[in-house]
Amino acid sequence: MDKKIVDVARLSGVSTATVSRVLNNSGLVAEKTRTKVLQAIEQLNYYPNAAAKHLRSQRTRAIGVVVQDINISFFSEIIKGIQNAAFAEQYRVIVCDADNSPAKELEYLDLLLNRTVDAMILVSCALPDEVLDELAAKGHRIGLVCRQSRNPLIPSCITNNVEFSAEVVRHLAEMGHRRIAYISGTEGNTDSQDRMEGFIRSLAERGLAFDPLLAENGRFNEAGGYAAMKRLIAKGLPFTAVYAANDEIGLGVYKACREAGLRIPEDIAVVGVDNNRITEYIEPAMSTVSQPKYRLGAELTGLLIRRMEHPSEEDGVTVRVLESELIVRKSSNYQRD
Amino acid sequence: MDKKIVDVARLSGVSTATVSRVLNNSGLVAEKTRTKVLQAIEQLNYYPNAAAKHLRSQRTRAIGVVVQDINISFFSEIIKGIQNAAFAEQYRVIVCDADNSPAKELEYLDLLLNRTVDAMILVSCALPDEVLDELAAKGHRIGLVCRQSRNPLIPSCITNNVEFSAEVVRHLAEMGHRRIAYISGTEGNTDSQDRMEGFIRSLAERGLAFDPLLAENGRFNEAGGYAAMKRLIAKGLPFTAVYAANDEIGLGVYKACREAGLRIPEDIAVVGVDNNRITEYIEPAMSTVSQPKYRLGAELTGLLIRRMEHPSEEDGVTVRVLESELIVRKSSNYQRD
DNA sequence: CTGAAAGCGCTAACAC
DNA sequence: GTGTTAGCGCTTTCAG
Repeated sequence: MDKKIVDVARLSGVSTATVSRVLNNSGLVAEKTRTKVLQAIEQLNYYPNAAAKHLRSQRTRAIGVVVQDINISFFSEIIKGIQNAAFAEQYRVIVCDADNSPAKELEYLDLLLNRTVDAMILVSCALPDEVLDELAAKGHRIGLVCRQSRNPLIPSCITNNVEFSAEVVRHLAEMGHRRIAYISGTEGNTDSQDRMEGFIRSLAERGLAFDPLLAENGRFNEAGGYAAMKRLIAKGLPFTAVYAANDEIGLGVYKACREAGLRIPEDIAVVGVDNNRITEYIEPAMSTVSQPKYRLGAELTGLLIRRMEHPSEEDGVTVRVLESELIVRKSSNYQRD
Repeated sequence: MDKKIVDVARLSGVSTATVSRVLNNSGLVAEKTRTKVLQAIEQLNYYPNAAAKHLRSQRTRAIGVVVQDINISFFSEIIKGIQNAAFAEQYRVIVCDADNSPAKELEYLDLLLNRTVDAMILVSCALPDEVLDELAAKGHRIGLVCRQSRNPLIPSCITNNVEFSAEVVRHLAEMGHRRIAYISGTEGNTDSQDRMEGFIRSLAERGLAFDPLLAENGRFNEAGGYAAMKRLIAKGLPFTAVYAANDEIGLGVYKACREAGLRIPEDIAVVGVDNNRITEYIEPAMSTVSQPKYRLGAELTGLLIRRMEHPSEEDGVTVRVLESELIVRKSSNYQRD
């Protein structure tokens, strides 16, 4: 059987309260007593029981992170940011891989409801606003990465989607492109929507009309990008560049181009988003937008923890927007006439 | 304040014991009573408090997984296997990313000691056997993936490293290679050692001498592989193929070859291990060994849970070895004279 | 089939 | 500085 706090108390000849004080550095304890207790703890190889602690203190110092797919490097980098920021504040992180199942995503919220975690961070979450608002209203702590909430109870951290999309358009326009297709991500994803918005607005600013026929849905994955690009090609409309809502879609575009005998970048320029490692290794290297993934997670976590520890200052910033950087590589680095 | 079990009991006019029985489907409860209780639960929006449950029942139905780096797809696939197998048995998985720090890896064992989890799965763990044996002796449940333990208390699941390495040698020999270099992984890693053993033994069986000068350490990452390949080239010894202990090392070899003006596969053949997605996308596509990552995690988890639930049958298999498959791609698909 | 009550291991008043 | 003690919310004998 495991040792308990009374065992330590008995061995060191003090009360359980004193042992608890030593354990948590709370209250005053004479140096001599502290030493005695520490020795007993060592000698008995005592470990505090987490469940009892949690039950008594009504907090766990654990933060849950729900992620669509742990195997996508974009997400795992964000997790690292969350994790390190949390550790710095003595919080533990519980990573929950929803394995691309929205149902599982919901299931994990249970951890919040049953108090296994003190707060939950949802990365690129697709749940309707109402669900999140209701949770927040009930006093549950939620934070959002890659999705914005105008609910002041829900801090969020996103990237400057609109701005960097304008940057992409600027770049492509400079390379001589006039008709640019957009392949979007998952239906309803705010990142994808913002990118599209930035794209369209920026086209307009340059007097380039946005042709709705040149927009397709690519579901944020390679297969979706492939199918979308095939549909675009099939339409027979002229276009010379593709802005893909993420790199996976871009990879699908590569595949479709290869099959259709279209050369990148000579016939079609491609720009993705995320700076997935593959974009550097593939031939031709893919232009992309590098988002501060790690910081996305770290900053949100800082915000969230601050709010948990100082509920008084519930005002202040709730949405943090981080800058991203366009990386031009071979796939779009070709000047047209 | 959250609702508690007494609130449900009061509202439904029964005792807390009965509510508990309904909640856990334990003991007999009249259908009518059950309905009443369920209604009350619904009405109050009651959620059982996990900490109280854990404290009382002395188990958490949670399994921890410690992984060097969550951002390495080889590991995240294993996690998925673990996760799904665990879910099927109503266990929850807590993913712990050690972020490449051995210290953090150790730190996470705390979750086991303080009973936050019922068991811990260590993926490709580098801790000394003594540490693991001691934990197991104290009654803690541990499982190993990608590392073997001869301790019957510690189930483990590995791949057939020796055998598939022989397969790699066979393939390279058939393509006409006589002098093959080996670049190993992290010092002390059993996977890497087994691969080297299979490599050497297989060379011997074919009457090909193993030249110790053609072995270098590549630390399982691209930078390590790059440096190792540079050292190999610098030696000026003849060799026509490289067997890299994993794909990352292989990528480093690619880079070194590019710089040295060596063509793959004409001058140097390369074979990696892991079937990292990049190997398919890089030019030339890299030959590699596909390991059953998902199953590696899933099978071990099954073993582990079975032992937790039926401690009586502590005998039976403790080590499971899974088959892998050599995938020949362009990087080694070139017949030499 | 249901209820009463003990207690899981810990912390935090409160008293001294 | 230190000890006593009342719970945190739940499950589980043991009675009935």
